[in-house]
Amino acid sequence: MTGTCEMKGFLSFLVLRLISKKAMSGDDIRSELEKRKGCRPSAGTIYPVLKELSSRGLIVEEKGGGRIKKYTITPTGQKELKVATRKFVAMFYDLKDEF
Amino acid sequence: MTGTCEMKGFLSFLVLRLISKKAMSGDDIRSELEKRKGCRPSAGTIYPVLKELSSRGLIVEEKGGGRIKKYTITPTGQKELKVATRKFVAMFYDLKDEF
DNA sequence: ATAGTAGTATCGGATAACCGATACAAGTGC
DNA sequence: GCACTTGTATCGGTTATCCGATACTACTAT
Repeated sequence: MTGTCEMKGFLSFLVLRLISKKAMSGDDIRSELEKRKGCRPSAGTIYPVLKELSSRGLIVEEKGGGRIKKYTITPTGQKELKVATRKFVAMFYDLKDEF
Repeated sequence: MTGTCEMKGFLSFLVLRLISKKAMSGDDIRSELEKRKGCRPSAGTIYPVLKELSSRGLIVEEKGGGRIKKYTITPTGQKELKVATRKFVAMFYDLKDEF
């Protein structure tokens, strides 16, 4: 997710994971994150992330009639997610007992 | 760890976890992170984190003779870590199968 | 058609994460 | 003593994160 030695990019990672489970809109993601974190991320936080993931070809808009865009993960996204997840687990593996 | 709706602060969280396991020096932490991430975080990354954790009373220097400072977690740090870990798990609970 | 609403999108600015370079402190070996 | 090494620390600058405010789009209902 990061490229260099950085801890940044966790939000992108999390969003990609959510989308990988099922197609979601920007607002769906905000709601899910609200459930998990207890506070609702701003629109100005989420849409740029979606845009970036999109520009990297990891997700695509699923044009489904209405004005609500649903995003789905691409094969490239799947691969990236796998790598990122592996890295994530390597980093935090000592947390496994906490789950 | 964060306070607001932010994803930032994962490095601090991780460092605090490492120290909670056993007393470590700045360089120990860099080495451990290198093992986990595959690249070595800069000194300019780690020491400011240590300083900040210290200033918040979550860790303390263990003055042990030599020039190598070891840090240990404080009771306050323990409590903070517990809270932060709970938040972390709530956020990423769907990753439990990946561990 | 007009008003209202829900979801999407962007922009500007503040914060903090992170690195590279540099400097400092305290041992070790010759 | 003097070079060398190892670990600690700071400073400056770049980049990313994140938010609040604002605007846009398109569907809905009256």
